[in-house]
Amino acid sequence: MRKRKGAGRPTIADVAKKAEVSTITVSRTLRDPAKVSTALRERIEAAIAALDYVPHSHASALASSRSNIVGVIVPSLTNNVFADTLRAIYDEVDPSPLQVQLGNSRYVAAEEERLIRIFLGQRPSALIVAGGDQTKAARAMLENADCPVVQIMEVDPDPVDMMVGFSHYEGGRAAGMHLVQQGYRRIGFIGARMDPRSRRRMEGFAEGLRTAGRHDPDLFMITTQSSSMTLGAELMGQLRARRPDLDAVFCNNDDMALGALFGCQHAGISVPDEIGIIGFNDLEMMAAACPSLTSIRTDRYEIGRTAVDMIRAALEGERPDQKVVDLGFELQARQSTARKARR
Amino acid sequence: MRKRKGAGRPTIADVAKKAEVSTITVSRTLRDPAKVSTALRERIEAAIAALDYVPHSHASALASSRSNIVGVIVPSLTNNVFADTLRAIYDEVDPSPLQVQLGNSRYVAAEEERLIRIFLGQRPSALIVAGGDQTKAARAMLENADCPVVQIMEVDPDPVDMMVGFSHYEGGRAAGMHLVQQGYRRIGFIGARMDPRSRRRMEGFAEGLRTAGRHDPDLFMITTQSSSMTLGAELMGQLRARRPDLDAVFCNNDDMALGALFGCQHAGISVPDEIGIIGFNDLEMMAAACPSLTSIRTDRYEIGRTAVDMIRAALEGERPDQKVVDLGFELQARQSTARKARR
DNA sequence: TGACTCGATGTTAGCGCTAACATTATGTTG
DNA sequence: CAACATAATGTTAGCGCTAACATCGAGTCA
Repeated sequence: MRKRKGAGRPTIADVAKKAEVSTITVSRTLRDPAKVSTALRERIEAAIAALDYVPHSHASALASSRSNIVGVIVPSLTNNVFADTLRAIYDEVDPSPLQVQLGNSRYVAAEEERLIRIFLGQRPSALIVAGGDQTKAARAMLENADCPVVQIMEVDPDPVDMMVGFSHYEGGRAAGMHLVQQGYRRIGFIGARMDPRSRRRMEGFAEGLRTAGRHDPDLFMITTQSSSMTLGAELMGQLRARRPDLDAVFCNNDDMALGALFGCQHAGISVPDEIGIIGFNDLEMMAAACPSLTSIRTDRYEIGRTAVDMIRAALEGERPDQKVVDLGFELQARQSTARKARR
Repeated sequence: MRKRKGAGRPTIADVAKKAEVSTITVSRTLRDPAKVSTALRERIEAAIAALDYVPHSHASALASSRSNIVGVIVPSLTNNVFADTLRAIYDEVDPSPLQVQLGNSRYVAAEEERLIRIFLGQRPSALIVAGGDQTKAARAMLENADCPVVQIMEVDPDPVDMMVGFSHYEGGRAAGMHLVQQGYRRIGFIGARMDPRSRRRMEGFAEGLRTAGRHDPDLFMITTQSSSMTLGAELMGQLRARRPDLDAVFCNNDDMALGALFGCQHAGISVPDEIGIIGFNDLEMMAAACPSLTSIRTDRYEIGRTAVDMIRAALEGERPDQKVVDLGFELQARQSTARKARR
């Protein structure tokens, strides 16, 4: 005999035998208890408990061709920006039968493509991916995926399927206009990583300055290194060394901004009087810092919540009101850009 | 006829037909190409590409009773401490056939138990869980899981299976001894969340002070709220209001520590001269801050790396040198605890 | 040349579960 | 009370893949 032995764990058949019912009744008890009479249900539940039975999700997925997996691909696990959104996704998904499968693309498009391929192997119930800058092949796979797809963190008129986020370009523009309004004149930019979203922020920022006649490309300093507070301090130092007349900077994210502040403090430069600083995302630390730091607030938790909502609606066959949801942003003006009037 | 239709995606049988081979040969091409002749392999690969075939991982898992899933359960997605470890786990796992399945227990033991149950439903190849404070039922499930289990972030003489981390108690004690050595006298503690690991840090810290005769429980302030910089500033304010003679604090993590620093700065209190501050974990921001903040450095990335290493070894049948790996910690003394000598 | 090894490929029977239909017991109606 | 709903449970046949064994042809060796 060449029967293959299972891993040893009890199966639904073991439960059925113990409870003296058929396997399908056990299956029903698990998935839709209302369909089973109380007497049987209790017997079955007792058997499940006695055997310590745990349903085999792969077998279930195969038989029902429903995996209940939501694939989520983000470019970073350490960036707090995604942490909030992920938390929201997990919070929303946990009480449902859905399960999250998380992938980290490390800001590499090819890696994202690889992950999409792997995730499709699980026949996911839905996919969530960050942004709209997929490779051609990745985009094609997403378009052919027979499940809802939500792109998050951005808005774009041409989504694969659905999209929820905000405009990085407009956020950057608002930052630029704010610094001009606050009376700053020689306004710079420091940016690390410079992924496509950071790039759009920078472009919006430049446009904001340009309309006020304050755009000076020489004051823009970018690097492909990943962002950190240390790097924020460093770039701030470099930029000031190059252009001592600099009087304000927009940092491409809050880590860079707080780092820039620390850099100024270590160098004995007063913020906001000598230099104004504005960040992006408005992490919790921005309000706490001393001086508190101006930033562009984005509702990252809400993005995650909305994405899962859209998925749920789509899985229930609802047509969404809108395929693209713009959650906007809000400028939080704080001490770091409020310098005393100078004349 | 009542044949069930698949989801429409091509199956291994479609590929086999197109390449005019049997399904098993396709399967071999995918899993172990060396076993298939070049001629057939090329034909099969062409068919795969032409059909855009993606193997169905659930079917594979069912047939082989190998899921290649590593379940990882952490208590928080927003806490940077876990972000580094997660990044390491993903980095290590990605080039292998293993896949990470991540769960968020939200610092709730019952939630952790629920996740363990769900994860076991996937017949994981291995499990990684944070810490050693599982519920009784959860611990029993882990002990009965027929896969390697690694508990991370802590060390304990009695692991479920394997363990890698460091001693929070000793870390706390080192913090206490450092503050005493630096000449601080009325030394307090502020702690948020107070999960079991934070609690052990506090106990070690108290012990460190006690041996120097500097333990004053009245200077210990804890809350169950989750930690944040704002909360760090707040608790610092409350503690100073209650005991204006306070001259140093150990914060149960770096967020709280930086928050406490900001709180002091907003209140015009000099750090380190009037108040010394020490944190725990040594996130990147600690060195960048102004003044730079003393902290207990832990190698969180290495914890994740080691955990996956241990798993890989166990899956390959190796006996590990040691079941419990203590990666230790290192006190990083910085400006925030270096006050000018006073006499 | 027969006995044997070995590599490449195929056949068959599940893995554990559920969809779809089938059956049986129980009530309900004119 | 025949005719027919309806609820509760069962039977059967896969879902897509792979383990285990089977086969086949080519090479090896005494």
